[in-house]
Amino acid sequence: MTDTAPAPPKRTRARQQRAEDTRQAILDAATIEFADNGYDGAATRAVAARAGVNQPLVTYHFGSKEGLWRAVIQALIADYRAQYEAHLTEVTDLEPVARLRVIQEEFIRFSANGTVFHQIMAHVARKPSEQLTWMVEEYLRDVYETRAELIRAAQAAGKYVAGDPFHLQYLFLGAVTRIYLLAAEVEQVAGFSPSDPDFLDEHVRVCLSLFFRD
Amino acid sequence: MTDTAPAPPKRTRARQQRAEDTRQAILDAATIEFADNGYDGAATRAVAARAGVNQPLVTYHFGSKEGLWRAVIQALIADYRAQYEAHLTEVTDLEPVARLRVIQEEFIRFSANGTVFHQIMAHVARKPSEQLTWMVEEYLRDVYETRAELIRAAQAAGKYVAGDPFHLQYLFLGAVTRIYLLAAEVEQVAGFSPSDPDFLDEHVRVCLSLFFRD
DNA sequence: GTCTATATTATGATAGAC
DNA sequence: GTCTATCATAATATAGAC
Repeated sequence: MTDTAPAPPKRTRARQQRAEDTRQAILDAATIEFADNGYDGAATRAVAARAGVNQPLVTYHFGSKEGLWRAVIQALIADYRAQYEAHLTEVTDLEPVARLRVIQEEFIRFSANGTVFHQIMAHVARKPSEQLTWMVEEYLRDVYETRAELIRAAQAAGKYVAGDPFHLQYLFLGAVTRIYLLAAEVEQVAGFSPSDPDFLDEHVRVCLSLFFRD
Repeated sequence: MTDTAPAPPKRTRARQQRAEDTRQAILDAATIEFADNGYDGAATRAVAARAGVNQPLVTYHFGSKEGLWRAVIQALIADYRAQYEAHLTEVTDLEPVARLRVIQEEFIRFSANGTVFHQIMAHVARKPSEQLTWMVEEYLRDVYETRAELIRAAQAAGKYVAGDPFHLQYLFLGAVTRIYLLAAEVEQVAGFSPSDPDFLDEHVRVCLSLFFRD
């Protein structure tokens, strides 16, 4: 169970760049494989094949399958945080209710864009683990508490449904994302595809209308 | 890939009963293992150990791992349908809005009771498969369409949030169930446990308040 | 860094005694 | 029906050439 980082490469700039490209290709491939098949279902061979390299190279770059998994999660969090914080600074001057609305709408559009994040979270957040604790302390708690403050403000203004702010955030999360995670079922049962661009605007409208009141 | 039913046992009544007990023990164990670890993550050895028997007996009773999986799903559907239909007859004399309310409340309580069903559906309903098609045609479509009718009636009476009835059902499903599927994260982030009995009544209240209007 | 070849382990399935 | 023993396969990880 050696999941240490790879030995520090000291080569030319071109070689370093090529290695970095390989690493990134493996990471991208692994993200898809993990999201599609879960941790156990994803094979390092399949990851390697998708990335166009051979299997031992995965171990070389990430130490182990476990190390690869961690790297995927960290990259996803980094993406999410970047997108989220970019939007945060953009709305600091709005009043709380409008800010909450923008943040939640942005979350819906983020979720529609890539379900990988939520697919992987569905695997991680089910039962306690070191990974989960790390994610909560490193990132999630902060996000949830910031939004809880905004929800309290919106509730005080009579503009948001009543209830515990954390509880409400999970209802919102579920309402927004579950339909994407059940995409195949939705197509067969309801006859429309959640990934259809036309669907997104309506999804935003309805999800927000559930929680915002006036 | 032989997943045929086991050879018909022709023995004494006592022997038949013992075999049936074994079969049921394996089925119960498999339900837990599949829910906890997914299809790939669940090992037939672990199932056998949990059921207190040895591994080849699983193959004997269910033909293959795939056969075991199907048996688990069918048993879950049967439970759900029994509980759902029991309630349906009980409310046929109510007016549509009240009936919808009872049905949706019952769904929340069912979901809280056992998350196994939703954990497994999360695996099945992500991408197209024979399993999914079978479930949709055999059962899901009917449930969703019945409820869609009730939602239309409630909307016409101005008692339910506007939107496509199928779309709304998936929002409802997500709001109700996702918090249970992320139980470990919820405990760490929000500090309460969704499985806490006190939580359930509040969960019912808030979920219904999101969708029902007056 | 990237490759081929291989060791090691875990798992689903089978054979055959009782 | 249930067991023990074993096979066949697939997957992670390692060794070593280039």
